[in-house]
Amino acid sequence: MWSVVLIPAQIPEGESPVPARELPAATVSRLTLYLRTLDALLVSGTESVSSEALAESAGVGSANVRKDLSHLGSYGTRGVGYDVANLSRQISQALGLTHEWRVAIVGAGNLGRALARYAGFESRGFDVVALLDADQMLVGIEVGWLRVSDVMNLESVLKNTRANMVVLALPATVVQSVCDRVVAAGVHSILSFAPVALSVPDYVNLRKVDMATELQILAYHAKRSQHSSMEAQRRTGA
Amino acid sequence: MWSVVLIPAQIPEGESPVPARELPAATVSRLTLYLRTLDALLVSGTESVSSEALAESAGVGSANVRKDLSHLGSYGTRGVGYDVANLSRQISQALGLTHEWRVAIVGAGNLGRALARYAGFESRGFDVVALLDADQMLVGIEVGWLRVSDVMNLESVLKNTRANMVVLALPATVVQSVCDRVVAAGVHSILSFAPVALSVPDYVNLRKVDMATELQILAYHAKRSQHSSMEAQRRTGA
DNA sequence: TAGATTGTTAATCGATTAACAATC
DNA sequence: TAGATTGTTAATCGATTAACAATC
Repeated sequence: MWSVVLIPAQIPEGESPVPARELPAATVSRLTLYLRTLDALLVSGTESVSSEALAESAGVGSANVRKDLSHLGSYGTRGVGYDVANLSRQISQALGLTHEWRVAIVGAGNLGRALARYAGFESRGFDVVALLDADQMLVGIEVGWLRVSDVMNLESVLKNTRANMVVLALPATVVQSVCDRVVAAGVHSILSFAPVALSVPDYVNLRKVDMATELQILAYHAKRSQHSSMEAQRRTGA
Repeated sequence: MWSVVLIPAQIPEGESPVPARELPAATVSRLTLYLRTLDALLVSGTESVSSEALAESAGVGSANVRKDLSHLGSYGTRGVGYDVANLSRQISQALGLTHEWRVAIVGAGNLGRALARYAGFESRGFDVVALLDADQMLVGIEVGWLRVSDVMNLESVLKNTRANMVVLALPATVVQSVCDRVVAAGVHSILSFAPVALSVPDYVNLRKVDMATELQILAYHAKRSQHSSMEAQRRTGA
């Protein structure tokens, strides 16, 4: 008896080969942490690093690190560790950081201006190419290297700057309508700081950072530890 | 044959009863989203809401919502839905938002100042009671209602303002040492915006918001969708 | 070779989801 | 009663972890 076995056609190796599989979400998130450590090690001239050391600096378990890295292929050496320069390159590759990312920030309020000047973006290959706002008091002012554009011209600004990512630093009330315009203008990677769920088509990559939520989660845990310490006091008869 | 069954002793009901169990981390995070919707409904005068409607506005499945809410007890009515006012109260209770949270922000750079003025904190019962920085150029200036204090006096400022939460909006290079001082000063709930893993004792509640990581995760997904659309184009022979 | 550390397996843990009986 | 929607079960899915053979 014969079985028909389908062997995947060999993909010609180009500059940036498509990874064979999707990386688990949790892995992607941790890879960015490893990358940060690796780049610091690169600067300090360290050549090799163990999963244990990477785990330490990312605050996770070493088995977790090895599992994560195994998704990229086998770039470690048993008994030795991982080559810092090579691993850094592999992770950057896998995360798509070799691509040129051009970020437009919509909203030039406190947060938008803070983001525009945030050094952490530039240093990771994210170019902030535009900053926009609807407030005529803000349009035209200089923030860092940029001049604030009128959000009325959103579409042309996105086109002219060839932005391929957008950060929304807007009030909850207006963010959905701006988001719709961004999507319609063809930018499909969006990071929102507005405290609302945005509705976007399936093909849009949307992420959300919610600072009030973070504080609330902290409050939940804080309350719990206060309760348990009070409980402990009570039990010890204090 | 007899089994010994241990029945938990009845806990006297006080103002804020300790929840019987720890809520799953994912549930805590979503509860904050439901709460936001509930409070909007409360303002609009809506009395009752279904799990389906809550799910819609939070961007999750309705089974997920019901499961989350079931951890708080049974506050819904079959065939009807959940009472908006009551559910809002129950969630606030469970999250510890009935407590008075006093937040000190360390770091009065762009981000720290943006956070100090962020309306989302105040509206959720988080009082920003102090803003500190090491830079003598910033010490003394006014930001919103606050005057920037010298981080040299961190301990006394935390004590005088009775802060019980700290937000760290500091450069990676100095954040660990400030964090150590905060912990030593007895504040054990910390939200960090610095792009490094902080090491803290077990009893400290630490959360991290990492904006550069968020953009990198977005880049990963963006790259993937670009690849797959290019792939689709190739296949259709374009 | 001996010591170190990877890569992988299998067990465990936790979260999501569909489905539906319970019940308003 | 009929229609609607909860609360819960059980199946599924995905992520973490310990352990260890492979191998530098």
